[in-house]
Amino acid sequence: MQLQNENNPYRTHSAGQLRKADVGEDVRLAGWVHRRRDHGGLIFIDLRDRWGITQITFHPERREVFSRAEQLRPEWSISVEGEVVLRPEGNENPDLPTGAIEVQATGLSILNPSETPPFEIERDRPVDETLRLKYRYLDLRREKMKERILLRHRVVKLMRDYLDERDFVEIETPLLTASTPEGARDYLVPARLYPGQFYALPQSPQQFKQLLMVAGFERYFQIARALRDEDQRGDRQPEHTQLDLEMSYTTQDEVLDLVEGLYTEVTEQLTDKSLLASPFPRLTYAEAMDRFGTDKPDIRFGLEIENVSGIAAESEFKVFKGTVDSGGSVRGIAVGGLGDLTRREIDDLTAIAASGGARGLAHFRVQEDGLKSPVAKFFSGAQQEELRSALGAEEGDWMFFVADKNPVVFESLNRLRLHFRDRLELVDPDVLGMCWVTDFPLFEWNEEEGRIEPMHHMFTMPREEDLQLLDSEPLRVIGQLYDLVANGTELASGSIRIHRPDLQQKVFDVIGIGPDEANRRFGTILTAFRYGAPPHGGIAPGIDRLVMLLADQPNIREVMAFPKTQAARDEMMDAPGPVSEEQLRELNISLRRRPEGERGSDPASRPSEGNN
RNA sequence: GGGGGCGUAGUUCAGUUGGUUAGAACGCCGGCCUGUCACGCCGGAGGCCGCGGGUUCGAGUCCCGUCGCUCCCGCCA
Repeated sequence: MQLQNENNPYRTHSAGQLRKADVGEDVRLAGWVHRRRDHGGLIFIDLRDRWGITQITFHPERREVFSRAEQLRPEWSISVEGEVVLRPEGNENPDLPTGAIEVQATGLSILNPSETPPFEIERDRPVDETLRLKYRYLDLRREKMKERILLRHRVVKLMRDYLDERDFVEIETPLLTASTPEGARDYLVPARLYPGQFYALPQSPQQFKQLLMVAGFERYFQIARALRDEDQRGDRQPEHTQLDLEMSYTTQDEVLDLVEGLYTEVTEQLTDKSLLASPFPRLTYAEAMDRFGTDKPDIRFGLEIENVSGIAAESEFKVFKGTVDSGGSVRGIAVGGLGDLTRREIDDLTAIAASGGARGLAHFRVQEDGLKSPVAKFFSGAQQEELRSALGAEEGDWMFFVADKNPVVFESLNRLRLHFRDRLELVDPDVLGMCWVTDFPLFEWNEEEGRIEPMHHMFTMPREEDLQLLDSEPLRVIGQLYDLVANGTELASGSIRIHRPDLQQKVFDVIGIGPDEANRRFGTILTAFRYGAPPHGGIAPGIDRLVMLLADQPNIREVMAFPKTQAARDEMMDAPGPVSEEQLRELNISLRRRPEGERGSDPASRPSEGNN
């Protein structure tokens, strides 16, 4: 960054821009004391601003300035005036872009001293995260956090430019809107003017963006906040940001190509990472489940799942045979490079499979003279060879099989597969394995509630050829749905939408929403569809997760400026908190129980005092 | 809602089988130091061992409870 303003009282240049060519210049720099090295008769200060670090020297010849420099401590905010000079021969710092020069101070303004920070800003060491969140404004001064927030900015900037070039319009949709009780729990906001009534904060701008298509904007996007009142995870926060976009008169292929181009530019222009495959492989949901056991496959490594139900049905092994006979399946993966496994290690692998629901894990070692396994005796020599070749296993490999209902088989083998990925270090962290998963079923059966539910959301257009199945066999209907998956995590999810009211009602019928209820809950969009709503579709890439992936961060909080804790608290602002009786009265709200303290009942356990 | 992990100077951690005075590094404070860049050297301050209860002659250490943080399952697109 080339700052250049002779009239700015604090600085004429940034702390990252001075070079050899600037020697002889009189400059002013402003920023924070990053480090000080006081040699008694000579003081070095590393001055830090957003753009870099410049070494300042204070010499005792300027007595007054020097004696003030002796007071300086880390994180004081200062402005320095001085001359850019070449560093003495042999004293250059090659690790610093400004390392050829230094500024010999002739003036020093202490703009604001700093208390000793609760943790060291200039050192990249782990610090308790609660403390970092409480003092986030100091945490953000640290190099790593700053870089992540800047990367995030670059990603969003590129997205805006990319879409603007393609004639997309950025339009804001409301934060205060109506509750849509299906899906996640809403955050609610009491409406002062309507006692007993509530706004909801949006889980996504879904209906608004569809209405913008009806309104004729054709191509819309928004860097949109989405809010869900659900429990946290390492990659989930109460509010997250998505690139919400929608297009009219479009097709699935058009949406996929658009987003693929965007992610390719992001990767190539903003990171040192490379794409595993371009164009991104496209897998149907059925294919993804069949090969990887999940609709979020990590395609960077093999260990693909093979179906051996045919062989299993012919075997004498009752567990296998019985499972296939009762409609389940037997599938397995072959794993090389494991060497010998102890009884204990096999138990651990069995536990991983069990976490996916499997009741057992059949294991075989491929040896020169056949398969070695406690259950090998149930398979003839020919069957053993069939199993081996079905999985493509070679001598020394292990084969693991799960027999159960399909969802259990898939989930168990998926977990094993990911376990081996990490254990055997099968992936290069600098490769992005992006792929599309398409053709999801439109509906799924909810076992607990005993009813049909939409797999994504209820505005998804069925595949043309499946329309006639809607009445007869809805669970076989495939939707025009697509997810972008990278390295086993979902980055984006979208669909072509329904744009005709009759078809929309037909889908509502399948999930048990009659015309009256449909009208009550979705009347606006159904009415809008009656006014020549165009065919349309879109997608919503998650920005936090993308930045996590690009910045190699396992936790979403590391790529957000002001995240909440796992318990959904804002440690810095101390939210949520109680409000005054007066505020409650205005909202016509009375509490059944007053909160005892701002949080919990154990004031002594609060992280720290002194927060006003 | 359920399960796992963690909680000891400002920070990151160590702390033996329960044993008497709880340590280290960094940071902080003071002194010395004119070419350092993780400056160096000397000295010093700093602890409700998260909180409450119990066992014990004795608890940082064992037990129970509780609070907080975190990871996972449920939940969630």
